[in-house]
Amino acid sequence: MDKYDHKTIEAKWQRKWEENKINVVDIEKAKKPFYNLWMFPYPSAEGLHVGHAFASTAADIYGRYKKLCGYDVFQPIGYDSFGIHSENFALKIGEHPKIFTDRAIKNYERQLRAMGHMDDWSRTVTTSDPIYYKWTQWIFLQMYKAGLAYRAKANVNFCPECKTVLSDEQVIDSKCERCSTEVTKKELEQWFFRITKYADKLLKNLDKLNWTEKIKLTQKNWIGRKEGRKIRFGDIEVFTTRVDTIFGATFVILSPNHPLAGKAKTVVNPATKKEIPVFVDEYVMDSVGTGAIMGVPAYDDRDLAFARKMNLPVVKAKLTDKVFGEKMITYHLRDWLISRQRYWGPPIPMINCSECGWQPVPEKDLPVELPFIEDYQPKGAGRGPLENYPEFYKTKCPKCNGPAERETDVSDTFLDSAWYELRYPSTNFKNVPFDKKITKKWLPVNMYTGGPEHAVLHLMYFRFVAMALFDMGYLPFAEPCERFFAHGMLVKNGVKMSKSKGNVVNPDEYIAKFGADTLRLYLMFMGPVENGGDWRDTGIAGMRRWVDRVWQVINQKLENLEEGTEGMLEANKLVKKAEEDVERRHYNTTISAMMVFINGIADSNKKVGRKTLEKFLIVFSMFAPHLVEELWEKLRGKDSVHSQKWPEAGKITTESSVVVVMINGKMRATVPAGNKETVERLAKEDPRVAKYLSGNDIQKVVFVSGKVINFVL
RNA sequence: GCAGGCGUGGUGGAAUGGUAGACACGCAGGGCUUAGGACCCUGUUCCCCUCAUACGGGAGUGAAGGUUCAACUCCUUUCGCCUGCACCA
Repeated sequence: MDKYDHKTIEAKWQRKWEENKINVVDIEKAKKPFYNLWMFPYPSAEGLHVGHAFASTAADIYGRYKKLCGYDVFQPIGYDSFGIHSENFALKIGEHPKIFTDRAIKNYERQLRAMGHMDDWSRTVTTSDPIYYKWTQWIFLQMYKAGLAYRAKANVNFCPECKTVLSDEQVIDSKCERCSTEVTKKELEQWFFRITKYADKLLKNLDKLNWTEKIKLTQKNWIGRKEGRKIRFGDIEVFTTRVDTIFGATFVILSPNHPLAGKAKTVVNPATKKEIPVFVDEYVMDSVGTGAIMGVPAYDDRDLAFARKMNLPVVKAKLTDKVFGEKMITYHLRDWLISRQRYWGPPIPMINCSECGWQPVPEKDLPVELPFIEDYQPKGAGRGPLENYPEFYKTKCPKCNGPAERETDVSDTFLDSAWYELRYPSTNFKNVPFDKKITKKWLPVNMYTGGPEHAVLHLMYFRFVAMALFDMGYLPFAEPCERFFAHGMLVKNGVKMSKSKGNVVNPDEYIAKFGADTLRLYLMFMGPVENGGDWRDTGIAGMRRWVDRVWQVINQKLENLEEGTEGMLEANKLVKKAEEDVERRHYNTTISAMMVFINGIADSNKKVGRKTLEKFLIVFSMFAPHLVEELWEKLRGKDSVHSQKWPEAGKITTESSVVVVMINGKMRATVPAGNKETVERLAKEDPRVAKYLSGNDIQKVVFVSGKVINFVL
């Protein structure tokens, strides 16, 4: 028998699947649509790394399972190719972002295809393509028309390295999400999306979403809804969630930005009617509540610290249930700043006219194409590189036809990805971003897989955009995704992979050496998908040994296929186990069950029937699609394993054939299963049990059929 | 500080109230081989008993309590680690 040659077999089937279009779904005619989405990657210089392989394989196995269960699974793929992520790579290597991105995409496609996923390559989406970003700009215009996009001067986050402003969500521990540079504040006029209008809805809808709980919690914390009261202390309104402590309020503190900061000296506490001093201190934040608090040193540690510092009285007053002021709700969530002073993004489709002010670009003029320019370096002076290209920005006012200037900022890359799930099923439509009928049929996304790092970035924005489009009447649903599964992070030898550490693992060499099927199995065997995993080279070599063994064993069985019953029970157990595991993505235990099956039939004397082999191969096909297709061809000659029906688990005797005998809860022996009387008699006869029973009174006998008998002495 | 999660062999992990450590990795011993690799077999939580093996016994899931016939699993306290948010009033 041939040795397992992954190179030939994987190339052969990838070619055949492409020719036979087995992964292309008929979007129009599909009867049981299932939209299985994986967060599309941004093309980087390094190419795909094993973290991508891990996440996409996890999603792919789920998609394959749904397909076997009879769904028309649509599993698209694309590139988040606009934005700082890709542009920074281009800048680093000194290549024009357009040229670099095109090249990187080709590399990504090669790598993704090599994984053997059931991706539908006929409907890719590339966010930097004018065909796509025409509609990103269209979405901006709809937001503007709906009053959800506005321009305002604000003290915003600015990254000195990326030379652009950033949204709150893109600042992690006061550092830039992309380059980890300390972010500064700048007073600038920028475009914002009014996401705060949806704060309550974003929060409330979380309850009905079947999403990884951790993600929902992170979103909840980020929205940060807080209910309290706004209370007048003279001219100053303070915000508090602890009205009951008002009798202990011995001073008022304003944030340094408060309009009355430095002006008001004293105010009257409305509860005690006493005159109390007003201070200004940085520990009171502008952005929370009213920017003013009542200082209650007896009940608040920070107020106490301030009181001690300033020698202010600490009054332990009794708590009150009397009501003061009026109800006020505050949020942590801020409006989404979407301007970027960069080159590599969709130009914001707005025109500034000295006569008419800001005017939206008429929809018929979309897209506002991003010109190919030579000087694409970010400038850092508050405007993007396009400001040096009058041939781009000089235009006419759509309202008065007078001379006017285009916005030279581009939009945030998170706007590109905030609606891409809507585009995939409608890529063939030229005149609309997404077709109404198709959208109704295929969306919301049935299963979405991605990283938890997007909890308050992409995953918040794409919910917001869908909600807004729903309210505008463009979508029949407000939530874009029914189920979201957050995978864990893949590390290497216990250390996070990063470019700076130089320990990023590229899947190419492993696919070349061991094959994609082995890589898939190895990645999924590391543990539950949500936990991530630790990449070790020795581990993948071990998995390849098992794959070779499966190849040997199954081929041997195929050569003399007989109607034996060996392995039937294990195959049935495997089918049942897989059904439970796949939903939770505990693929590791399914692989373990497959190993048990193979160990059980490995002996060349064991006769395994066709049905048993088929069950095993169908389960195995989700994990090793190429290898199994090859074996399936040998077994059945014609059809593809990937178009089979998920097998019935058949009859499984859930009750074990032995019963555990316990004395006072400690396991002492096992006896053959049976009814209570038989088991009890057999147990008492067993010398290992009898020696404990002699000379002791049995106070109680607990019998659980097929499982355990416990003698309490 | 607030919220959430996790803690099991040398390692990844399994077991969701009923035989703890499935399945692997690694390691050790043996077989095969000119040799190495590959492959196959055996062993591998700790301690005691034993010349040794078999058999047998005890302890054991971060720690301490509790509930239960029975606890890795449920409850309480505590320690350690991780994640999110945060001078959030």
